[in-house]
Amino acid sequence: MTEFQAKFDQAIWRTVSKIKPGRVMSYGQVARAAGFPRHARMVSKAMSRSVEPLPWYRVIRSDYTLAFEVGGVGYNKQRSKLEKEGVRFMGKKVVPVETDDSAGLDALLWGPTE
DNA sequence: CCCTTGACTATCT
DNA sequence: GAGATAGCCAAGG
Repeated sequence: MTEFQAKFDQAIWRTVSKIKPGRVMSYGQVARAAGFPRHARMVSKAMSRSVEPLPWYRVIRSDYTLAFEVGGVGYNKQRSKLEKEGVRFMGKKVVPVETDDSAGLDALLWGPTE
């Protein structure tokens, strides 16, 4: 275990554990928030080194797709965990909360129906 | 040292 | 949208 990993891991774990259920963050965002910009590619390693369980499945790519091969074991596991928390998908992509129109688009376009 | 490897990203075609 | 390409950067061979 290098000294870099010791500090990096701590920062990443702290950041990932703060992601709220139903929300997601990209590898790049996590790295940046942890204080290590340009280290997106190392986030996954840090998470896999964690002994304590982390909401690793709430970390996805910047284009809102999952990092695992579609249909693969890892992909299915991550996706089901996310969906269980209410994260919705459109094809291969996660529907961002801010864009989730399930409850608000009609209201935005046509006004409240009540 | 040099080269390859990633649960990555931004930017072109 | 799907590829290709070029950056990115610590680790391990």
